[in-house]
Amino acid sequence: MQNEKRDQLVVSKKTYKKSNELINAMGKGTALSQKLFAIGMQNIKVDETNNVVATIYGTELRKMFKSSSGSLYEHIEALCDRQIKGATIFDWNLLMKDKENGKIEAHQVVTDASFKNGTLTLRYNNSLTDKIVNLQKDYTVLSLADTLSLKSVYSLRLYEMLKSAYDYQRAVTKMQGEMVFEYKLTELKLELGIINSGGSKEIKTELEKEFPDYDRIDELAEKTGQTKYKEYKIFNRNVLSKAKEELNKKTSLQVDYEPIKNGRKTEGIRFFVTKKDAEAVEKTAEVAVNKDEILDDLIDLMHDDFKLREIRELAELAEYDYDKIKKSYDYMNSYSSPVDVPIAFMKDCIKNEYYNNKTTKFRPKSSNSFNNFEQRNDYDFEELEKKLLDN
DNA sequence: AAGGGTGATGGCCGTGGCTG
DNA sequence: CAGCCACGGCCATCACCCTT
Repeated sequence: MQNEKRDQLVVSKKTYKKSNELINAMGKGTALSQKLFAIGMQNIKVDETNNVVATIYGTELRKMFKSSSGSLYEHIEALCDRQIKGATIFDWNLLMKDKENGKIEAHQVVTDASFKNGTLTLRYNNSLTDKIVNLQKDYTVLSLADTLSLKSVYSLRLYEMLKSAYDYQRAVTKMQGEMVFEYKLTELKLELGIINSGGSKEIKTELEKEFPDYDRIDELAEKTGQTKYKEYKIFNRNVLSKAKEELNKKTSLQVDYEPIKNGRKTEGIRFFVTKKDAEAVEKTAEVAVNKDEILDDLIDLMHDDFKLREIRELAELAEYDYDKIKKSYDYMNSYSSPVDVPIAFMKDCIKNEYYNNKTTKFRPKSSNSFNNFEQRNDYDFEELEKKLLDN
């Protein structure tokens, strides 16, 4: 458990830089490939052919993903395997506008990937090298912990885009507080990789214009069979509201949005972004860690009598109040007759606090009745209460 | 009548538990 | 320890209803 805490610490303070050009490039990638990119930034070097090479050790991967499942390595391997059908890291492509000639070019981000002897090596396209290393300006500092905590690839992309836009705006206007960003729906879908050029020349030429006709791109995309999230309501439900919820819960950004309407039809999205104060974020993170810790303690305590699933259920019921569960458990073990259905007994006991009947002297009324408790400071209660109020 | 919200349904896939 | 299977979560789609 000590180790887990430290692992948490290893991730929590780390940041990585990503150039705004990369962030705002349109492209498709999986959540895992984005995360691997973020982790890879911790340890990069440029090889003799001017490619950026990132190496990550398997043990680090486990720490980062807080994964203990045996299949993590398998998944990484599959991701690196060109032969495998389905998404691999090589499917990660970016559309970028060349600054000089204004042409849109598609770049494969990762050109080479191997996972050998527990070490993952990623080689990035050398046309991206100057967008990855030695960033002097036009970059955004992103929190590794924030990035890794996000599940949906859309949340991840939105986090990067909005953080980038926010920091940029703040640097330019020297203003703090809430800021507003507007995107056309199609523009947003392009950025999120929901629609892409799909090799279509027409879409590419449209994008090369200074003011692309997004309606036309929309039509063209539909013609090439890209109908994903065609209806706004679905896009809203599965992408926007999910991302908003996730960002607000897990990252340093506080996000809200509203549709920009033309008559009935939604044509764009207006985002409102503020930064949560750093303290608030750490608080919620801490509660999450405490939950895991409490669960671990409970497993140590009760794994002889209950399955993991049951313990989790009890923990939820008791709102991760370790004392409550321990008292119920002790009460059950000291019960005069054998208990038929332990799980039901425990549930009832937690709900109705039976243990107080016998052990009235344990009833803490005054705040200095600490000594009657197994030493466990009341810090957890405060945190939990805060968390409850937040939700 | 079209756009948008919400719930139900079914397919797909990753995870974790169970068994040999 | 490996392999299989069940479960749950995610996502797309449909159906139905409400708003504009």
